Amino acid sequence: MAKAGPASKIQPAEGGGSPTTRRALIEAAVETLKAEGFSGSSARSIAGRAGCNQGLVFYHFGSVVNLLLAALDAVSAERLERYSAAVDGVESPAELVDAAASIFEEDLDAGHVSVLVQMIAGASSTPGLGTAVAERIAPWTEFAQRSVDAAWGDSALTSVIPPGDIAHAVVAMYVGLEMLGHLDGDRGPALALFEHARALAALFSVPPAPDRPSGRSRTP
Amino acid sequence: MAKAGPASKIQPAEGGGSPTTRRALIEAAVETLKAEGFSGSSARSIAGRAGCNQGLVFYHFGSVVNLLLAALDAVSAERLERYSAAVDGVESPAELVDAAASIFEEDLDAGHVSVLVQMIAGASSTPGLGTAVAERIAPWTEFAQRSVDAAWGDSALTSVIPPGDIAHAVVAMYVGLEMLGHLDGDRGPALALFEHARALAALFSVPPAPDRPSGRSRTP
DNA sequence: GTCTATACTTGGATAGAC
DNA sequence: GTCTATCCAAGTATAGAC
Repeated sequence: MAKAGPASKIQPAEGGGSPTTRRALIEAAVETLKAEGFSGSSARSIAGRAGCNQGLVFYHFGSVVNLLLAALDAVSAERLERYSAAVDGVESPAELVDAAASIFEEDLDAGHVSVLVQMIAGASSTPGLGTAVAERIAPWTEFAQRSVDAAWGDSALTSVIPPGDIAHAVVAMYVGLEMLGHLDGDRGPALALFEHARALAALFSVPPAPDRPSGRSRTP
Repeated sequence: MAKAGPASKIQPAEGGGSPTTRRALIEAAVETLKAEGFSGSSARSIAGRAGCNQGLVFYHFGSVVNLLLAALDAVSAERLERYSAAVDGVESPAELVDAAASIFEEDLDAGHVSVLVQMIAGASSTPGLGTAVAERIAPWTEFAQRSVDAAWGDSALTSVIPPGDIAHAVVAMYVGLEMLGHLDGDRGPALALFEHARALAALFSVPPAPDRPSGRSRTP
């Protein structure tokens, strides 16, 4: 069986075209989504940023939406790799929160999350786009769940909330913090939350303590 | 000194016009934002939904954005009143979470939050809109903080996270859950989270127990 | 593969009749 | 106050020259 493609109809054309122009357009689409949002990301504004002609958008990607999806794919892949590397080997809750905090700060500064946010918002006005975006969010929820499992596998936290629901909450918080922070450009509250989350995470952690003979957990 | 208006430049024209048509346009703008998002909310599509002419948008509100802000004001006022009534008199954390859960479910079903979400997202593409929307979110953050104070005023929770940061997180979660739920129309995860939040809230609650002589709190 | 030119559509906004 | 008519700007998409 060949590699299975996305289930939705909307998808970037995989066809030919100069790789350099393709990449320039994708990069420009990312920047345009960040700077002008979904409704500001027209073929003309993107091509202008890429320094090429508007018609190339349709030659390479068939439609504007497909280019925007390719842009989302690019950002998502790049960031997922970064997150995976940072979280790799992390097992304690405090380490996980620390890693997530420092990389999320990168995201806030660079505006990576707003690419996703804008595509989610834009899905309301473009039939079929919703499922295409949902497919691209799934890897993130799965990643979050794996990370939660690794850090809180057996703890008071996961006994109160299933890891899958925690993962959903984390992604939702991720998206929500980006939206609020983007409004006034103040990333302070978001960063403060991560700082506090560190203390909260410790509350719910089960100390590894392999030498302590199955004592009672610190949390009720 | 007269009542102070919003600090930002963008604001709905308070001028005349038939109140019935004004209200019809606002109502139609709300529905259009819910159904077609920010980029789908043109003067023509809104007027079509309201059953009147496109030019009336500009006669009554001056611009499309101002009409959309008036729509956000209407939804925000209506929901804030509803939330205030539901939370009024609530003091225990479990009660607060219960009240919030049932009303948030209404919001998800009716799509009230997506009006806010779309305006936040649209702010990226319209200069000046960001601060105007931020002004309309502030009452919600304040409301959340008051509610948190009433329920967790002196508890382990507020000693770990300042109420202001909790309020910010709540609003962010509110926005994020709406976005994710809107993508695939599945409100299940959001509702499940509220269910679990009930148990979490109890963990952090200080039992009122007026007859117990200042014993140690249950949480470390 | 990239550009120019162009057809067609939609949207914001105004003028003027009623 | 509401409608019709209209202007202009911007967007999608295609055809054809180079």
